Amino acid sequence: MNEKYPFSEIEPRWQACWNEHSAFKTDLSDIAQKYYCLMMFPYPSGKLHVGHGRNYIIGDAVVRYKKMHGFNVLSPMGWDAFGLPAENAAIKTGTPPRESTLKNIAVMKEQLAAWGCCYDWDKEVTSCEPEYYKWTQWLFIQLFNRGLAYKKKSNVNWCPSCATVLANEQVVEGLCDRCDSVVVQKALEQWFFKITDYAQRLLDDIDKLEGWPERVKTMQRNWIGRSEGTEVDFALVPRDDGALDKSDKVSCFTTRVDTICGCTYMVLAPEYAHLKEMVAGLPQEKEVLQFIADSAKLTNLDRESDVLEKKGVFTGRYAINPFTGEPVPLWVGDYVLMYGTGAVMAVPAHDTRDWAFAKKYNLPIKLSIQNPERSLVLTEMDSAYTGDGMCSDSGIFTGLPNRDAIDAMTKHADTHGFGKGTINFRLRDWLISRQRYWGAPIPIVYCDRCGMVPVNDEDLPVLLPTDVEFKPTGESPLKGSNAFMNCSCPKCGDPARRESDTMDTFVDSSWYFLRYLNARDGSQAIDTAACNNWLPVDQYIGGIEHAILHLLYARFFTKVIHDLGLISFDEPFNRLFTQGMICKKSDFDGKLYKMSKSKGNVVSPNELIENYGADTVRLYTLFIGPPEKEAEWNDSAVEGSFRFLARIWRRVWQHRDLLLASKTLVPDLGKMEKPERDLYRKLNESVQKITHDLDGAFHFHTAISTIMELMNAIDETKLDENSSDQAKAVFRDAIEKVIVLISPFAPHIAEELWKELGHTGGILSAKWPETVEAALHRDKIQMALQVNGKVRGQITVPSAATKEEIEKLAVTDEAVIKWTEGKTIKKIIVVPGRLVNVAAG
RNA sequence: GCCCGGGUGGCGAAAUGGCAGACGCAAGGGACUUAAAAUCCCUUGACCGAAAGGUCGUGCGGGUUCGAGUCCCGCCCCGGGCACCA
Repeated sequence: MNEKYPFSEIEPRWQACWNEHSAFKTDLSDIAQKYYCLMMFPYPSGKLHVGHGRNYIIGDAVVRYKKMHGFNVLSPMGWDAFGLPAENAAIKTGTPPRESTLKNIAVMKEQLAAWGCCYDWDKEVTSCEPEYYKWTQWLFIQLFNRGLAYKKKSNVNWCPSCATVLANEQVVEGLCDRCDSVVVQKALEQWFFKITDYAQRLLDDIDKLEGWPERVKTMQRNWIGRSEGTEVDFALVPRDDGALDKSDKVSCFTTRVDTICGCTYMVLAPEYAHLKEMVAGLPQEKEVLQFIADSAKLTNLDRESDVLEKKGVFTGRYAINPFTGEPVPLWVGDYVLMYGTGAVMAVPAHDTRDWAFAKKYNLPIKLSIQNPERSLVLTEMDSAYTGDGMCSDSGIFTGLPNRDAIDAMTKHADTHGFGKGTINFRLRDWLISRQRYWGAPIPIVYCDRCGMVPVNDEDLPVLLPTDVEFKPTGESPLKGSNAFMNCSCPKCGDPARRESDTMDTFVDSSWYFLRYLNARDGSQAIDTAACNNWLPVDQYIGGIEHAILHLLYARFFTKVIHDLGLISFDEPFNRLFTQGMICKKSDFDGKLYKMSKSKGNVVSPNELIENYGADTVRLYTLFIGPPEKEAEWNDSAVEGSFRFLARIWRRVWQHRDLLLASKTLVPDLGKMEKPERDLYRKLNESVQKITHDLDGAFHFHTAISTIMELMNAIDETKLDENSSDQAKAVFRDAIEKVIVLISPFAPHIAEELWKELGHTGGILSAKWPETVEAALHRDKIQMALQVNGKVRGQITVPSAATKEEIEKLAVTDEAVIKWTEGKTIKKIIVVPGRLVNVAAG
């Protein structure tokens, strides 16, 4: 052993040792004390930076911590390997996606190892490999057979730059979440998963997710967006020319049916189903058609912008308000979305948007709610009244409190057959087809005789062809491969053509956590028994950016697979931890951003590991702040973590002979003098606090600061050969525990020092220390003395002192006498173990 | 607009209603050294004071309490999610 902390020598050695001894291989049959710790599998983009590292370092710390508690921990890793970047690289450089992806995987695997992050690589999954995507395709077919995968033509989000469609979830503020291009609407035939069938269950079961952060649950609730309201049918006033309509009514959805008697017009979405037929041959037809065409040109961004003025045109048609019997004009407006029924009733007096629209187009306004002060007068209003009140001018409902009227009027509509209570969700079906190469081919065949036919199980996987061009044309590159496209119908054997679209990569990641349990199993997608034994996942760790997309899709898939009878549980993740992003000031504009190449603020771990070692990078990453919060990377603060590890190393080195010689000594409270008793107390207080910090909220940063405090206390202890046996015993115990306590964070140095202290068997087999309760006891305690809430002194009292004794000591204290002079003592509050407050006045 | 988080030294931060700023970074001073690095020791919220000590201090304004960073009410600011969703 040497004075200098030899991180570069010990780290590769221990990494090799963990590898050789299969320290992280998990026997799936041992489930007595199982713990499934899952980290979100990465996209193999090339190189990991320290921002990515936070995820794996936190995960590895949890895995090691749980192992030391005796759990049989499963910690697998894999690769979310399909996706656009590899394909874009292929377009640029000509390197086939699979080749570049596998190369990246190899690099990243080495990086994880260099961090000391260990996984059971026997269970590795790679979503772009046929042994994996065969089963993604198989699952697609299961959804197809259940009617949960369907194809339809609809307006979809189209990214012109990626030349592919996007799911709603992948459009952020009207922009493509990959390349920031403005997303446009295009009418295309696309594949969808019917996630809306599961909307209510996905919403209800959020309540079951006790181990999830509240904010993630809120985001999911918002995204699902349930709203309760009433659907009301307005009968269409027949056309003057006697031509018949396809539908004789217009239904609208409203959450404020209580205001319906103030409805003075209706507005239809430009995409409303029968709109074109409704206006055919009318004088307004031309204008309406022009309006529809203009609206279609609007990008999502335009349409969602606040500043955009609401526009509309009159259709020439009328419908009857069933509550008043009055006809109201039908308009078409660009602010009405195909949500609910695609038609809204407009109540300008009580809705801000309708007010603005009515004022602009000079439409009538009618009050149907009177405020509690009964002071609403239309001619004096300059905005809509959206508050509560009494129904007014509302026929038999006049005088009813409006909140009660919602129920009453919904019931009335139901009884009379022109409406009903309805629930609407904001959630749309999940668009999963992509016109791109690097994804799992959708296993469907088009046969002239049989139509759409799923590929037979025995013919899976439908392999991605390799003889294709990667140019983005808006059509799938798979179409260019005749060998791929031409096939025979699985049903009748006639010549047929394959579906050329591939699946969204989020499909691959929606079930990978199940596949780890039988990654090499060629006979089935899911091993029911293994899954039921090991799932739900005990702890899932990943980035907050997946709060909606991945986590919602994974929940959906779990429910579908549950309904297929393949697993017994219907929520995948018991506890979820979302770590905050690591940010750094950009080299370009000095602003704080999430680490990314494009912002020029990436810190590469390789150099840091070379200069300070992996343990330092790990310790700093965990010490940087509360792990759920964003953190700013500070290069100079890394030094502090290095100094601390070097200090532990040095301390063991300095006392190595003494530490080895005292190996057989055992701390005995009864024989301790004060200094070692104090250190022994500090040690046990630390064990208690650290365990608490890690068990609860993963507060690694406070756990580490507690180890630092303990180390400070150890350093204050003077020790040499002449010290008592108890002093030596406690010193050794404290040093040993520091090593054990820090081992989940800095495993290499812990292993090495553990060995230096004469232990055989790795530190993972060391048990996590337990608090010796008796050691926490104090004979005397210091208490703060307050007068009127201000600290004026300190007293030391026997820990067994009664309240009365403490009070007596307090009032005779010099400082208290001084500060209460001329006042009468009204009250004395004793907070056991903390302080005494004398209230005087 | 609605729904979540936050706002504490020069910085990252800590604090079951109970001594605000633990722990670390940075900075300053000192020891060791020919020197540097490393290490060790000291100082470091603001203001007043020679010192002892005192006053103020957790975004702002009120309140509850013996006692508020923490609880309640009303604002301001920052971050995130949703949003012409009827």
